[in-house]
Amino acid sequence: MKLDTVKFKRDTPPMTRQNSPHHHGDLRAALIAAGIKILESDGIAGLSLRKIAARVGVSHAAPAHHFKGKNALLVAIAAQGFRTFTALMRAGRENASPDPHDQLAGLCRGYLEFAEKHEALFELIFSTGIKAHADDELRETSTQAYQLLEDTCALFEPSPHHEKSNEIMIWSLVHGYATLRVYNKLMSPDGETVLPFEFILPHLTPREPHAADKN
Amino acid sequence: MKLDTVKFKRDTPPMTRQNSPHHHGDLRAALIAAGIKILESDGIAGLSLRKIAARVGVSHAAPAHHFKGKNALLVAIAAQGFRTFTALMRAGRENASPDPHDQLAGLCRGYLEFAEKHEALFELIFSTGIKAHADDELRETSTQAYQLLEDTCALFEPSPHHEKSNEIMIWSLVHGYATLRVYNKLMSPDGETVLPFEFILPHLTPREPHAADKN
DNA sequence: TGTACATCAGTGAACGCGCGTTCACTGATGTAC
DNA sequence: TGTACATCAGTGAACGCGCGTTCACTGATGTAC
Repeated sequence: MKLDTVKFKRDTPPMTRQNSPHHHGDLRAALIAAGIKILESDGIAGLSLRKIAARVGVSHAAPAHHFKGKNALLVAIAAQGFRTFTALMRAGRENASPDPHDQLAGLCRGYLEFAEKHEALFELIFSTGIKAHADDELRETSTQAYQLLEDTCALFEPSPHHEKSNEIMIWSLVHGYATLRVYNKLMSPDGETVLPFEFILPHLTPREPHAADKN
Repeated sequence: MKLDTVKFKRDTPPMTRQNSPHHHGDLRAALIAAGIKILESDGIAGLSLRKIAARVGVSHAAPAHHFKGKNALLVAIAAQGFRTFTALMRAGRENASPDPHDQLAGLCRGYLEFAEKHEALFELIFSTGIKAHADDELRETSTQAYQLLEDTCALFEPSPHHEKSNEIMIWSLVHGYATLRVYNKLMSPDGETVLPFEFILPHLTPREPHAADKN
């Protein structure tokens, strides 16, 4: 019972922070969370290990006990970004009716919500600086995001030309649209309204319900 | 005649470089060109004023005579990037048949060629770090790129929902596809083949030839 | 339950580095006369 | 055509800054007995 109490305290780091200056509790997670906050206020270029450590209230040497280097922390932040990304897409789907088109529109709504709410994080996870294939966690989280998109596209008949045509087409469309929205905001800071995404989403032929089982 | 000779020599800086260590000829253009080269080998994060100056073979204080600061040089590089971008799209169109669909496909081919050949430059011109509205030259060059896309889309009937639906849809599609290609290359360095862009380009209704005159 | 001790997760000082920017300077250019 | 001079476009030294990383250290934690 005493052990349980201790373990519970260690899982709620902010409360114990002031009591034990030498043990944060869950510094690793706190660093990732702080990194995301800084990313959102200062952008990718403004992100540094020292800033992150300062934000958590820890010496700038502390992160070295949890991450092999700056890039490792960046990768962990990107992995967390993919988790949020996937969660928003999933929520978008779950809030939609079972109709395939609504499911797809819901997924895309989640996609766009992520891009808009987490602009710099969105930029980071698709940036050249992050190589997804080099890290297990990042590869897994990014694969899950793609998997969800793939599953949703599987509600429709694929093109006769290419099995993956739906995924690629939808991904291109929604990703490009998200970038365009962010970029337009950069060009005209007054934030002019743009065409709602639904209007450019093409009509696809829903798959027969049992066709999915067959294959 | 003597004056003409002098002016001609000043337009060909590399030749005169070794002769006059105190006057480069066209350092401004040389810095932009060198910046693009470094961008392509070291990426955005690896771009610095000192590296650019070193590549041109000039002291690192020299750029200050031509650009107000690092950001001004970045903006000039981005503007040059947009010029190349527009040129490639235009070339894509010009190499295509007059058929509207071929024109559009040609434009997109140029778009994708730019993204692939100038990966970091492509990333730069659409990055958060560059604010297009803040600089005349950048605003103009980026507007020209968009204008060309708009003109090409004007070959087709707009959607009844929104006057700009074609532009936005095509831009989203080709931009997203370009990003996906670059990103896929990052994920699987073996460079797996992807679906050709033509297969996801939707069918649009060409405008009546004289309908454009009417409006 | 109490004590000795290994391990863990922090500290803070120090390191060298590359960066953008500033500055007094100087040599070449081009112009006025 | 020749000379005096202002302007232009470089140099190189110096500045301070923030960065990632390393290091010896220390206090707290948790375990063995």
